[in-house]
Amino acid sequence: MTTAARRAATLDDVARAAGVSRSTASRVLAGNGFASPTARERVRTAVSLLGYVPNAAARALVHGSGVRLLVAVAGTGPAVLDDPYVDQAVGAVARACAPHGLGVAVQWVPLGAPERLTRLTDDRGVAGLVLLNTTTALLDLVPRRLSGRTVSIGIGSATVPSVDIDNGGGTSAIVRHLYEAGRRRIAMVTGPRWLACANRSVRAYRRLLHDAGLPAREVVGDFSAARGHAAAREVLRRWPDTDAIVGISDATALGVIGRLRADGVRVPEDVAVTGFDDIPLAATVALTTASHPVRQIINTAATMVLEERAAPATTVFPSTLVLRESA
Amino acid sequence: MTTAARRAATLDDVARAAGVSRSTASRVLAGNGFASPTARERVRTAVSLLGYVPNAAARALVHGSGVRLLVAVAGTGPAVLDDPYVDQAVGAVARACAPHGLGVAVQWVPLGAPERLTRLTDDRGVAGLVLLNTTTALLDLVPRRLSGRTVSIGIGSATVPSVDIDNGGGTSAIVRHLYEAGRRRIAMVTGPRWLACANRSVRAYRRLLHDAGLPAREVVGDFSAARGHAAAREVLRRWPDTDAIVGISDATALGVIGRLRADGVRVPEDVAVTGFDDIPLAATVALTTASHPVRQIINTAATMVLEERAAPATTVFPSTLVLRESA
DNA sequence: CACACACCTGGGAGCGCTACCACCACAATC
DNA sequence: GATTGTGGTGGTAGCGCTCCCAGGTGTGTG
Repeated sequence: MTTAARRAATLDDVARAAGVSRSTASRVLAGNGFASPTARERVRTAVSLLGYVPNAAARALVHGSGVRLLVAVAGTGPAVLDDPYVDQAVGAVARACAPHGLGVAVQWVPLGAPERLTRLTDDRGVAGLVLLNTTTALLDLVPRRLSGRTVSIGIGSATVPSVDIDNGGGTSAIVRHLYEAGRRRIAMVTGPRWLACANRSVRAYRRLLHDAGLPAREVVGDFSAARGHAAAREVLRRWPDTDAIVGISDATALGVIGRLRADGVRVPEDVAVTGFDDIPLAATVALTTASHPVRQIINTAATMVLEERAAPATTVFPSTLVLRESA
Repeated sequence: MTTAARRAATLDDVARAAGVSRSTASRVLAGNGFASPTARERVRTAVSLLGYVPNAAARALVHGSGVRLLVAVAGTGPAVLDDPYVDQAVGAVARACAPHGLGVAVQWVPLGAPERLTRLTDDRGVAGLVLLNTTTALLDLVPRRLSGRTVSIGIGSATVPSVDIDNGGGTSAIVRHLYEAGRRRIAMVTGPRWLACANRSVRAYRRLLHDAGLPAREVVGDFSAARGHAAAREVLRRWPDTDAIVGISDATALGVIGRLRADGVRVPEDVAVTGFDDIPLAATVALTTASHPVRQIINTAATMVLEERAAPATTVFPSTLVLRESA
């Protein structure tokens, strides 16, 4: 309750109120070591009576454990952080952290200078690491100190665990659906080339088209709606007979649709369009896409880091096809 | 550099390497107090040589200052945290925090139990507070300890500074534009009633309609696209002759447009639709909306908290009309 | 009765840092 | 030459916590 809120209750206050030593109080709260049921009981009541909240800084100091998770995002420029996907990830990690008394920080790691990550992780305030847009170069730079406290969203390595989406499977399902719906001139607005998980989608697209004896039609995009907007026009300029456009993301697809409609092209009658991610807006604009539980995925990652049970392994979340009117 | 990365350099290491005492090294780094140019120089080189990064936990411990900013979001349920707007805010705050060695946490504060905020701020790990969806009840519960380290996004009070958007002005501009375009049966999908900043938009809408001798047509929404989707149908059911719908947010407007188009209503020919916020997607779907620099706004708020120069005052960011095809 | 071996407890060091204080040199003033 | 600064410096307490270790009690075994 803290009537006057003069000074926050410390473990000493709790111990004094419970009539035990600080050591005993600490042991009760930590849950390890010995403590009599009586002591346990009295400490617990003292804690709730005084509204005691352990001081994260002090705990981190003695443990040498750090006080926040770092979300490191690789990209060509600091603008990668403007991505709503990054925001969503940071938000989800922040939520998972809160009950542990930890905070989150985000920083950009230049694609051309992955070693910059080292400077960030040299800070002992960093308790754990979440890698976004992970590249192989980055995986090798995770310091020993943070092994077991690092998770990559996307590709992993022998030492760094990861949670991942089955991009290949999701994209295959989408392309297969388009094919079965009779589309034969299927183009794709891809993600940036350096991004492993985006490339898996592209490879799946190529394989399916190749197996069907169809040529690939690719325009490089970057996940953004704005880029999708521009890319749509480029696709139709290069291959005017295109009858389907696969977007690397929902944002891309929405940009594509915006451009097509503005140019008088009917969706899906003339050109079918698909996305990837199933963002909330996808439902309202009736976008056919692949759905995966992003929030849950990131929550899984954050939990792995927080509970330090991050064994080097990859957890793949499936991607499920969601059929709507756009394709 | 940290060759073996055995143990992070401490201030003692720096002092020893520089041939000065820990006190002197500390003074140099803090920038206050006396220090000879020679000492200053030697400490600085030692710092960069050893790759010294100050330990945020230790610093926070001695200062009693906390180690992370808390973003407290009021709402009816924990689902408010799912809002991309919250994600964006958390992301922006996290970015601003990183260089200060601080992290961010997010927590939900139930609308019906604002005193729950006290439990969150009792945690001394909390270095500062950012209030989102602020209510007046919440403003009164900001602890003295955090005054000067609290900013509200939205309404403020005599003791709590705020950064705010000119919702009233933005909405007025939108409604005026619709009126001047000849629309006379203008409906609005509002935000939740308890949200002050949303109500300012509603009041502006009412006033303009009232001044023009027109009746208001309101359906309560909640900022989401899904709700806008449903609300659009309700509007047309209750007032079939509606010729314009003002959305409380872009997401709302996108939901409205989705519903209308699906029902064969042409936008903007039959019904004009407007949004509010100018999210990236708005441009690609040609949505008329009001634009304000959300990222900059939140960055301003975060900076105020971080630099502890949060004087009780309100900074209002203007809202500018962006005309596109939807209205 | 001594001993081992549980269970339980408090004292105390120390994590890395900042802030305060005492101190020393050297100049300027009376 | 004694006094009062003024710039520069190092020693040290202590922030709140955890963990180790020394020292208790009790119950069972030789």
